[in-house]
Amino acid sequence: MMMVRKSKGLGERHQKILDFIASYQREHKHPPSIREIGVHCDISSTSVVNYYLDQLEKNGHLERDRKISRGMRLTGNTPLGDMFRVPVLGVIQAGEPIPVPANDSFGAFTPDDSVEIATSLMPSREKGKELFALQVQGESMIDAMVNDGDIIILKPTQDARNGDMVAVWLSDRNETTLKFFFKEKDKYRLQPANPTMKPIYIDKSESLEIKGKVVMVIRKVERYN
Amino acid sequence: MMMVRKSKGLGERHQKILDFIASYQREHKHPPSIREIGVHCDISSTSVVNYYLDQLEKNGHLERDRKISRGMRLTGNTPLGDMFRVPVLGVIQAGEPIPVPANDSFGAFTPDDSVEIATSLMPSREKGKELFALQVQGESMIDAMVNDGDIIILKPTQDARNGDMVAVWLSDRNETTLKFFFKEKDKYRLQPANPTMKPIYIDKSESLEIKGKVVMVIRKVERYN
DNA sequence: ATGATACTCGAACGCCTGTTCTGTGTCAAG
DNA sequence: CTTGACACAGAACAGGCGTTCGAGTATCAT
Repeated sequence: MMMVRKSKGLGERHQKILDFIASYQREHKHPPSIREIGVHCDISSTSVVNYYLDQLEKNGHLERDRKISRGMRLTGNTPLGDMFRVPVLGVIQAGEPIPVPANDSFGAFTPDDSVEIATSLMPSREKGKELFALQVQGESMIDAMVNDGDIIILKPTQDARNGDMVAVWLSDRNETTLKFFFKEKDKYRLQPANPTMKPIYIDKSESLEIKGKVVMVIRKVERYN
Repeated sequence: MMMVRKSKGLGERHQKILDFIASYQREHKHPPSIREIGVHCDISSTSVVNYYLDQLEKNGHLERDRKISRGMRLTGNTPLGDMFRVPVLGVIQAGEPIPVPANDSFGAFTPDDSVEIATSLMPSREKGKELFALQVQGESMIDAMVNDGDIIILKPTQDARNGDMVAVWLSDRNETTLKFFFKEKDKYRLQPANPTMKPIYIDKSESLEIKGKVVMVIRKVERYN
C-alpha cells in the first residue's frame, strides 16, 4: 500500500517558497538567491532549499537555470513581474448564471484559459489573485457597451457601492446583465453604460445577486464577418 | 568651450550593449553577466563593460542592482519579456483629426504615456513597434461600442480589407469615427459595431481617410459618476 | 608642449552563490 | 528490528561575478 507523507503535491514549505519568490521578485525585480530563500522560509541549510527547488521544478512550478545565480523563475499561473494572470472561468451570456470562482482552490490549477494583464493597466490596486475573467457570448450586453467576444475582468464581491459596474444575476427575470449599480430609496437602479439607454429599476423585493465588480473590459478586434 | 566627443548620447557601443542585453534576456529569461556582455560586444575587459553600464544607467536606459549577479534590467520603452509598450499618442474625438505617429522617430522617445499589453493578448502577430494607442474622448464612438475613456490600440495603415475595423477621418463631414469597413460597388459601407445601428454609406467621391486598423479596445472601468 | 577628458586593458581581490558530501532523525513497510 | 525513503542540517568546495586599481592610449583645447 502506497501512502504519501503529505497527501498534496504541494506542502506548506513548497507554497511558502513559491510565495516568497513571487514577493521577492515583485520587490527586487529579480529572483532571490538560495540563501535568501532559506532565511525567509526558516530553512537553515542551502541544500534543503535546493532540495525543494528541485521538487518544485519537477512539479512544473518553477524553471531553473542551474549554475546561474538566481537563475529561477516561476512558471504558469503565478503573477510574474508586473503582469497578472487572470483565469477565464467561462462565458457570460444573457440567460445563464455567472460562473464564479470556487472559494476553496482559487490559486490552484486553472490551466484552462487565462489572460495576462499588465499591472500598469490595473485601475485600482486590485490584487490579482482575486480577479477572474469571463468571455462574453452573444450580444445581450450591448447596453453595457460590451460586445460579443469581449473579455470582462471582474473582482468577486457580493455588495457594490453606488457607481460600481457590476455583474448581476436577476433570478426572477432569469437574466444576467452588466450595469452601473445605484441603490435608491426602495429599489435598485441599474444604469446602462450606454448613455442613450434608460436605466432599469429593480424592486428590493426582487432577487438581485451581485456576482462581481467589473474592473476592465478587453476587446480583441478581429474581423467583422 | 565645451565640446562633446560624440554628439549623441548613445554611442555605437552603448547601442550594441543594449541590444545584446535585450536579445540575451529574450533567449535566456535572465540578464547576461558583465563578462558575457564583454564577449559578445567585443570588449575584452570587464571594467570597460562596467564603465558603459554605468553610463547607460545614468542615461536612464538601464537599472542596476550592484553587487547582485546579473542585476540589471532594461527600462522604459524596450519590449521586455512578453509585453508590448504602446505609446498613447493623444485623444480621439468626434470633430478632431486623428493623431498618427510621425514616420521618422517612431521608436524614439515618447515618454508621454503608454500602455502595456501582454503579447498573449495580441490578436494577430502584429509587431508592437508599429502600434499606437489613442484615448477616446466623449461619447461619439458609442456606435462602435467604444465608451468615453476607453483606450483603442491600432495599427497605422492607409488601406483596409473588408471587415476590418478602422479609424477614419471624413473631412467632408469633419468627423472622426470607428467603423467596420466594407468596400462596395460605388461606395463604402461603414458598419457600426453595434448591430442595432444602421450603417452609413460614403460615396467614393467623398473623401475618406483611413488612419489605422483597430486591433484592440481596452476599458478600465472606474466609477460611473 | 601640456593637461584634461574619454576610453581601454589586464589583473587581482573577495564576496556571493550553486553544488556536493556527510551525517542525523523520523516513519512506514517488510 | 531492519531497511530504505524522506526531510533536514551543516560544512566545505569551486567557480562566477561585480568591483577596484594601476596603467596605457588617443583626441582635443589651451
